Amino acid sequence: MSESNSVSPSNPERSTAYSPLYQQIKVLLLKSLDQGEWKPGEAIPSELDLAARFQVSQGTVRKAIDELAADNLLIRRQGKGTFVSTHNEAKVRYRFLRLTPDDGHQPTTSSEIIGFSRLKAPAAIAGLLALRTVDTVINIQRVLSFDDKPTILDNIWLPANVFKGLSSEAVNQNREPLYAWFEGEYGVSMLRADESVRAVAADAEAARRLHVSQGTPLLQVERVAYTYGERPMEVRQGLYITDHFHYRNSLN
Amino acid sequence: MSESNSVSPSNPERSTAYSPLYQQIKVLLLKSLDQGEWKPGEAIPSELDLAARFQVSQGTVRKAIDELAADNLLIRRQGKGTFVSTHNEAKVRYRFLRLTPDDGHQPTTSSEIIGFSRLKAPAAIAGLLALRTVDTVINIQRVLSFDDKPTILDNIWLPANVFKGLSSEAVNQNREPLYAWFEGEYGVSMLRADESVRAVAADAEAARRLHVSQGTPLLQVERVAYTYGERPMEVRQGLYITDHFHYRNSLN
DNA sequence: TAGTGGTCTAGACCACTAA
DNA sequence: TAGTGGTCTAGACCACTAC
Repeated sequence: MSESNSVSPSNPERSTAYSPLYQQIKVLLLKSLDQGEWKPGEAIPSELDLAARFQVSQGTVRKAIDELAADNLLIRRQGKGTFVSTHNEAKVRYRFLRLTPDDGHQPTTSSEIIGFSRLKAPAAIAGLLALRTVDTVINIQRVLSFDDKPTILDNIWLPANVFKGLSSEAVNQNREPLYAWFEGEYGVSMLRADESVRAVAADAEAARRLHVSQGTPLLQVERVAYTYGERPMEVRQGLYITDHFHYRNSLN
Repeated sequence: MSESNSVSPSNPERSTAYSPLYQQIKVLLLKSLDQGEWKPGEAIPSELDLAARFQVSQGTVRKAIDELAADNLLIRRQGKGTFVSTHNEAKVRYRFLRLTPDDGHQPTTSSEIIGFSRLKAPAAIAGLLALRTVDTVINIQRVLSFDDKPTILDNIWLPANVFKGLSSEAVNQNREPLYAWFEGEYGVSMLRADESVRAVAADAEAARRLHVSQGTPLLQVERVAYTYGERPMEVRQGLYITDHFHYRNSLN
C-alpha cells in the first residue's frame, strides 16, 4: 500500500487544465473509495490525518469532504468521524424508492422473486449498461408488496461480469434490500440513479402480477443506477400502482 | 433604511438555541431577499461589503452565501458578483418542468388559457395554500403544446390576496413563463416545489383538451410551489401525455 | 487596473461523542 | 479527557470580468 499521495499546490505549466487542490484531493478520495480502502459503513481517517497524508491544510481536506458529503457519498457525524455511505442502515434503506403512501403510515414490505435468467444483453439494455450485445446480463423479476398488497412489478438487469456467482438461489435467500445486499456481497455501491417516469396501461403480464385489470394506468419508472466513476451497474423498469401511493419529488 | 444589522459572535446565555454565526447571517440575507432589498436578477453586495455590514469575516459571509447558492436562491458568478435567482433567464426558464422529449430535441412551446375564475377556496386547495375556505383563490386552466401538439393540461390555483389585480385579460396577454411573470408583475419568487406523481386515466375533459381517447393513461403531477419562508404560493395539477415525453428525475 | 468571487493556509476555539 | 467534526478569523494569493 504505497502512500505517496502528495500534491503540488501550484502547477506552473497549466496547459489547459487548472484544478483546485481540493478537487484533486476529492479525486484521490474517490479513488480510495472505489478501490475499497474504506468500505460502506466504515469511518474514513480524520480530517487531520488526511491533511497530513495529502500534505495540505485541514481546510482543504474539509472542502473535498464537504462536496462528497453533499453528494451523499460520505456522511459526517460530529464528534465521531466521517463515514462511507451505505444502503444498509435502517434510516436510508430504500433510499432510491420514491413511492410513498398517500397517508403517512409506514407499510410493511415484502419481495417475491418471480423470474431469474442469464442471457446475452438485449441491445437496449446493453446500451444503457455500456456493454456489448455479446456480454451476458442477469435478469431478475420480482413483485414488491406493501402491507401484503402487490404494488410494484420490477424488471432488473445487471452486468453478469460484475455480479459474479449471482444465482437464483442466492437472490431467493437474500432478505436485505437489493442495494444493501449488492454492497456486502458483490462490493457494488449504488451512488446515484437517473429515472424516467411515464404513465402506461397495464399489459396482461402486469395485470396478472399486480392483481389489476388489463389497461389500468400504471406508473412506469425506468432507472439506470451508477457506481463510482459514473459506471452504470443496473437497469431497472418498475411498474407502480399509484391509487394509494404516489411518486414524490422535490424541485429547486 | 436602518443598517444596524450587527450580530454577537457568542451568546453566553444559550438557553436552548445555539445557531452558528453564518446561519444567523443567512437568516438576515433571507429577510432582505424576502423584503425585496435586492430583486431577482440583481446583484447583492460583495462579500466584503456584507462582511462589513454584518461585522463578521468574509469567510462567514461566504458560508452563508454558499448555502443560499446551493439552494438556488443565489447564483455566484466569479469576477462579476452574486446575483438573486430568477425564472427570467433563457437558461433556467421552465426550471421546474421535468417533462422532457424522449429524443433530445428542444420543442417549441405555446400556451393557451382555457379557463379563468375567482372563487372561495375549496377545502383541499385551502389546506395546501394555508388559507381558510372563506379566502378567495384564482383558478387558471391552460393547455401547453409542444411543437403544436397539446401535451399538458394544467389546473392552477393562486391565493387572490397575493396576486392582486390578476385578471383574465392580463393572463391572456402575458407571453412569459408563468413564474417569470409572477416575479416581475407580482413580486412573487417561486423558490422550491414539491410534486406528487401518479398514473391516471384521462377523463372526458382531459381527453377533449389533449386530443386523446378517454381512459388513456396520463401522468398526473400535483405541485405545491413555495416562496420565501416556506409560504405556499401556488397549487397546480398537471396532466401530461407521456408517449413521446418522460418525467425525468435524478436520485442520490 | 480594480473589483469580484475562489482557493489555501494557520491557528484558535466550540460542540459533540465516547471512554 | 482526548479525539472528532464545526465555526470563525485574518491574511495572502489566484482566476475571472470589465473597464
